[in-house]
Amino acid sequence: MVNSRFSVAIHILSLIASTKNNSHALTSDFIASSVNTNPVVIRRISSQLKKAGLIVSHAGLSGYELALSPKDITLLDIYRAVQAPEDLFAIHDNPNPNCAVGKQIQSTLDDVFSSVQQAMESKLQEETLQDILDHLFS
Amino acid sequence: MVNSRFSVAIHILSLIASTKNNSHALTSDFIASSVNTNPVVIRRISSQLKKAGLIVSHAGLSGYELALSPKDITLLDIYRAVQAPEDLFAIHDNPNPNCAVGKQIQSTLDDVFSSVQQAMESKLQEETLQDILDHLFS
DNA sequence: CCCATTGTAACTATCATAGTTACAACTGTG
DNA sequence: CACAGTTGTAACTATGATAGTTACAATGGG
Repeated sequence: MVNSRFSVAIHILSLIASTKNNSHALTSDFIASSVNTNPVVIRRISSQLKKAGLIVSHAGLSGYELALSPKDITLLDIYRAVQAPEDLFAIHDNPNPNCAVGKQIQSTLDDVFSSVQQAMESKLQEETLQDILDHLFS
Repeated sequence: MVNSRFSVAIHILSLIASTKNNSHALTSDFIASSVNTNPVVIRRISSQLKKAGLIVSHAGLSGYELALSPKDITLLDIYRAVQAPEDLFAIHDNPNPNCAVGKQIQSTLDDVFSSVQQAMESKLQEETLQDILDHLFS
């Protein structure tokens, strides 16, 4: 299962997007109380979003702002910001190379799994933060 | 990341499919040496495949056989056999209901995430064990 | 100079996973 | 029937990822 950083990241970005004016009210403490977690967890994920160029913030200065319009932030952007670049499916390692199946299984699974992962990522790319906002406030 | 039981299950089924005759030679020990793990890990996953109706085996009698033709076993069947019925994406729990975003985020993410998961599962359903075999022995 | 805040390092508790040991239950064979 | 070999499972362990937490340096505004 994909960890909850992705879902928390979407929550954070939704809060930032829906607080355009008065953005300095968005402290990590405030966000943490909405997400219901520790402020450091928020700052940690915000840091990843910042490195990915999705948000802007300044040490010592409260608040976070979007670096892009919600319609220009896809869920894939967010996913990749908080997810270490890894494959969706684990493949067991060191299968027996002296076995016809063991010898070929890794490259076979690599191919098949990456096509499935591609399907998932395409779907993530179709959805933007704006779609999330529309759904939240409809 | 999806655990390696899925990849091991595909490995097991590939071995069974490619050993139609002499199926009693397929002990969990032999399969384990191809996968490169402990025989109990193989028996544990085989047990799940058996419960899902994908393979047949008998206590005390060595060997495993497919219960269906490789073209009738989809990767989704295998995935569901070894994966507890769970969502692909975790959603953080207990968001603050006194916050406009916190109140709606779970149902919003439920909707969006399940459509993404659906895309992935559709792709898994398109691929069969026969496709894996074709790839393995091409 | 303070105070509040961001950014991060470091530690901890919890949990899933895979590996392992052990053993009951079963089957065919001598 | 006894035995050897096998499947099926329970129970335990080691490892690693995750999220939560404490602590504190660095920064900027009042």
